[in-house]
Amino acid sequence: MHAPDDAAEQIAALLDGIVRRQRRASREGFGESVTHGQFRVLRTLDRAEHALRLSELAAQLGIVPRSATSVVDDLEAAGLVARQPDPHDRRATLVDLTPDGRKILTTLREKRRDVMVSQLSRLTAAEQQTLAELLERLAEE
Amino acid sequence: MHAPDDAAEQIAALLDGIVRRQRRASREGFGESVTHGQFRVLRTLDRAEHALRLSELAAQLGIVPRSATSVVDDLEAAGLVARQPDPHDRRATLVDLTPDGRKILTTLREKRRDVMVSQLSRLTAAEQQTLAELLERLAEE
DNA sequence: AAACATACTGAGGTTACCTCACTATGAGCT
DNA sequence: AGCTCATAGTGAGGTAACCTCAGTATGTTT
Repeated sequence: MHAPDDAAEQIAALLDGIVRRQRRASREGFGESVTHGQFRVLRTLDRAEHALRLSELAAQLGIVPRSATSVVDDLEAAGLVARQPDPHDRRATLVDLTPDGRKILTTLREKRRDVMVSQLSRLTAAEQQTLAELLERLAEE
Repeated sequence: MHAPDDAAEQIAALLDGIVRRQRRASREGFGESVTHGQFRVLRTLDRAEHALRLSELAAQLGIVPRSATSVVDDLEAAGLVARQPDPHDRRATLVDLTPDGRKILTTLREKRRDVMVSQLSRLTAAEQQTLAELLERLAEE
């Protein structure tokens, strides 16, 4: 009856299902090394190309600062990121990747890519391109 | 350099971000009434159009039976689903929506649709259609 | 100097899952 | 009928990824 409504419901469910499966596959692929949440932190720090304040990191991840503290705790314990005081503001902490963190991120990206590829191979390169563009528009904030 | 690889990484990240935001919005929209996991159960039972064994329900949700037990416990306590013994197999339990469950599902779908619509409105109807098709192919078992 | 805002973190809670071990029941074999 | 093996659900206990609320340390404004 109402085509747009149905599309919305359907797209929501599809996105949900795809991400669910992808996450599970990633978890198996990542093994013990790093969780999905930790991966997100590594990726964000890498993209930033410089140390981030913990609160800025949290903002980019879309989580509250308190939650970032915990993930950073674990990553720091694993030696994948390092905290250092912000020289301009003694309240703040800067977080950055360590060389080990950078190294593991590369590996994880490859694993994650492998996971995606098996699903994505059902689409042609052109369709993948289209999909990426549409998703980008959706993701725009 | 390797276009398909990049597309895979990018699509993975985009999907992740979109679902993340959508989930959060849903949670706020749903309020206290029903969690996302519970919504998934209601939706699955509705789609099945008849009572499902708990193990069958779990299979359709892509979770282990033990996890389904807990969600069904909560939904049953809320009066949104009902358990009844399977007349053909005394080991099994059949789970079905109650009238209340059906009623709330309609409301939730509307709320969820509202959430999606604000994002989806960035795409034309034709683009939404394309997106739905591509996602369907991705989601195919 | 007081009042207020900001940066992080301790304590404790929730959701959505998981595994492992157990009981009850069914199915197949001899 | 009796044994073995598989299947259906659940109790107990654990994890990841979040959250809120309250507290301390520091910066900013008046």
